[in-house]
Amino acid sequence: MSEERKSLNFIEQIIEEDLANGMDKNDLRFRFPPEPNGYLHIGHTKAIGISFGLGESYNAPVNLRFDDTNPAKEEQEYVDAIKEDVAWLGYKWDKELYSSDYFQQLYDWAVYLIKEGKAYVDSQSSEAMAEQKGTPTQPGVDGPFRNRSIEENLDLFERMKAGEFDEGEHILRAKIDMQHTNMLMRDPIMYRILKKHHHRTDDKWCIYPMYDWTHGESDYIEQVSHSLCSLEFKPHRELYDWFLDQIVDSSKLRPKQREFARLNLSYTIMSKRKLLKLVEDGIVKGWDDPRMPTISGLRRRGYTPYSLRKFVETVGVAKRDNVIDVSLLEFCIREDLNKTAPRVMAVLDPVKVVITNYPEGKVEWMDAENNQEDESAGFRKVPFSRELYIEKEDFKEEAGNKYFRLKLGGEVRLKNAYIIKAESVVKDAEGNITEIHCTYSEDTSKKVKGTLHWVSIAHAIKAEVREYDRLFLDEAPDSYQDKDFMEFLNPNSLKIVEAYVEPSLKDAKIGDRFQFQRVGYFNVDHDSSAEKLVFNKTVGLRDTWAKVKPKQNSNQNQQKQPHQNNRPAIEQIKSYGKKYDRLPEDKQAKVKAEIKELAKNVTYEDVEPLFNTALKKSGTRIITMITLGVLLENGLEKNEAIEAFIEKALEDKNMLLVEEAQAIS
RNA sequence: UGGCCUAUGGUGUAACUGGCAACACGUCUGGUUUUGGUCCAGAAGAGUCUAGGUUCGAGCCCUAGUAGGCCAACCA
Repeated sequence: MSEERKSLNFIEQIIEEDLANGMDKNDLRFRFPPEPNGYLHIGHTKAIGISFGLGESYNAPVNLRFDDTNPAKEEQEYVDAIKEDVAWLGYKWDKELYSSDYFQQLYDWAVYLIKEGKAYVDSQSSEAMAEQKGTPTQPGVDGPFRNRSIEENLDLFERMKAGEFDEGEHILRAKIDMQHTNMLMRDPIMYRILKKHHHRTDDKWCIYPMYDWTHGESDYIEQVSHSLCSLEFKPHRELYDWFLDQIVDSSKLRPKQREFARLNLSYTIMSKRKLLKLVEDGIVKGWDDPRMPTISGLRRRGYTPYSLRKFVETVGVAKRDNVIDVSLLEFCIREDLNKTAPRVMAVLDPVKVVITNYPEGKVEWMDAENNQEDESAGFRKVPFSRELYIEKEDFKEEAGNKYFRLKLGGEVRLKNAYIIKAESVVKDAEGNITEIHCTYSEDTSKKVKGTLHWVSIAHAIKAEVREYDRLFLDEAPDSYQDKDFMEFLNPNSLKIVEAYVEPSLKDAKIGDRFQFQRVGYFNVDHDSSAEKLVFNKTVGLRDTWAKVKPKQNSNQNQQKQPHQNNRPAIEQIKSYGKKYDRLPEDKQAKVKAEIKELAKNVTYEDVEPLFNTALKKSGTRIITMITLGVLLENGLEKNEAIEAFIEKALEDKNMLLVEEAQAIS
């Protein structure tokens, strides 16, 4: 076996380093810590893939820990849904745990912190506290309760726990530093009073720990070695470490928090709050609506666990903000389904074909291959008769020779059956084609360019097909500060059609996946019943023909407008420096004109530093020269530095540079 | 007038830790094909945000700048 050295992502590198530095491989342990306040989405799939993936590759346990410290938002329904989704993805957790399991321990530690003078009870309004906290650019100030005595703090905290106070009357804060540059270190809240029913601890507690106080300590209790989360928790790391410092026993493993960039998908949103709004406003039919980027939505849509795992594996792990193109997700599901989905024929937008030389009443049962990618898939029988449906868009009365579907006088192969020739059409009063009259030939060995799918009208089953389009028309609907994501909703994200499918589909069961040949991949929705088949379109087949024909739907590929260029003029000019002298002449002229335009917004102070650009960087020197020329034209006086810069340029080997220098000398 | 993080083809990630940029998606050619799918062969596309420095040598290191992101919930 040749060992392909697979490159490690930065988290794997950290782990390898830890191992190299003496960490025992048996001490590796991870966790996935969802809050049960919503459904998991494809973004979570990345987080799941990272932690559980690490668990698989290092053979280390991974806990599923519900971070349930806020009874106001959390529900058992979400716990169940999350467990189902993680299991469906194919991951096995070591222990199912809850932060609420640790409430007592957390409380005891909090008392300890108070005794150590590291925590205190504050009794102000949240507004007053917010004011004292300062802003990212201004330090905070100490509040009036910061130096309460330990005895008083102990007494108050115990009475908070006993339920003697109302919500908002008191809170427990860590005593760190109100002037700290990291706002999270400005005496963060550890406990608040919440007289709410908790889905697991019922009414036992009326004080609940905050995320920061809970998370690291829970990791420590579970002896998680690497606590991996998304980038927005980076500033929390300092506090995570501070809380651990207060209580760790140095003989035990100390967890490490590390952060990666979360996944963003184009044309969708990933915020649980916003997804909840879509559900609540009835924009979609629930968390598992097939248009939703939730795991349950994708599952219902027909995505496979394998395709999702492959997807998050392919996008990689790094620390910069990213937007993954949906086309990659689609590639992953097509790749999987191509190998596994049985092929069938279904007509979504029918037009009738009559084969005039085929005997009325005759039926032939043709052999049809179930999956040409899978030899073991075998064959099935498909009925053929005189009257068929084909897709409307597979016929044109007249068409050029790039169109190799059916046209009058033209021949085409019917998949698994005969070759037919279109002879004439029948139209209704409005001029719509109602029937295409064809003749067939039993010689199937002929070479014809096109092959069409079809169904026999007498045998076809009616089925409801739900076709989905992206939920939003903008590539990044929640990236605008001045516009609400709801403005970008795609009004046509769902299209329901009545289709005709081949009779073998009669017994298709909920969840079954098929390729409707030449159309796409579909699965049986759970709304389906014995009386009425319902299919979801998972994804269409790659369609190179669609690219050839003129685009009629312009909003499909609307130009993404660059998010406005905020770069200063001099920076834009500089960015041309490296390539300027490599540009073809016509391009060069264009760029030069642009530089001259930009140069109007440039000051002498901007260009001066460029005068000592290295001699070999002639491109940068040229663009500097052009810019300088504009400045001089607008009244700038030549000084010694300018003279020297021009003089040196005049002696250069680069003729372009010499020319520009001559122009202004 | 803050702190932290990030910057490599259109997109996402690599580059054996300093040796002239690779892979996947997408795009475009051509071939095969009873799916305009799959598969096969090939191509275009970045000189790594800018400048300076260290070095024989920098996408990787140092300095300064620029741009973007995160941080002011009794949310997680």
